[in-house]
Amino acid sequence: MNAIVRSSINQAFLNSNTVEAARKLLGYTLCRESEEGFVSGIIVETEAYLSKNDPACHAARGKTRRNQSMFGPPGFAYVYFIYGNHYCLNVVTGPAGKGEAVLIRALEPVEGIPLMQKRRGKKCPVNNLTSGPGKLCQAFAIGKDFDGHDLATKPLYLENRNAFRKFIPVKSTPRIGISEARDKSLRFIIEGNQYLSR
DNA sequence: GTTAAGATCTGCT
DNA sequence: GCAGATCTTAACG
Repeated sequence: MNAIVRSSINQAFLNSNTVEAARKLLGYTLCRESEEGFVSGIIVETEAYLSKNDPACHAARGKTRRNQSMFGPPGFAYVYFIYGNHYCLNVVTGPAGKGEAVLIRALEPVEGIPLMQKRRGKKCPVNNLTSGPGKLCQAFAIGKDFDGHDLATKPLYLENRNAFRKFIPVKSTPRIGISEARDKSLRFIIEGNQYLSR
């Protein structure tokens, strides 16, 4: 069977608990097909954004045009534009209508590294290609077109490659880059990985 | 219609 | 290590 396994994304764990989903998404491989070529990378850093008691979450103040896809069914993408320059990719979690998501903060490049370098301009060292929310979107050519995209379908989808999922040393830390609710340890990383955003 | 702030990155000191 | 770039969104008048 092909590598695009919807069951591997398994709505079950995405649907239940956003924090749990953020933890389990670590180790999944994000794949991107395009006319230019194929790129992929392992998710090594995530952050959970909850709808309750979380002022930092875009959905905290209810549904708006910008975050509407955050209220959609789990397993879909929520892509937003920030600071005039950068896109950020989220995986929608929780039951549809709840408004929770997991931000993909960093990837470990696997395939298509030359293409990523081409997209990122200049000669980026490999450990700087996708080590941040804005960077990985640029390397994967992810734009607002993917807002609301089903992450089980081409040209952007998640894969479960078991080889990477045996023993993942997960560590939780405070979130980064936000001013609200920093006390919550809702950021999850693969400890020791050299492709983290910091 | 106008304004302030933002889940960031890059370049320069 | 720090300030600037740059634009979309949301809140207010």
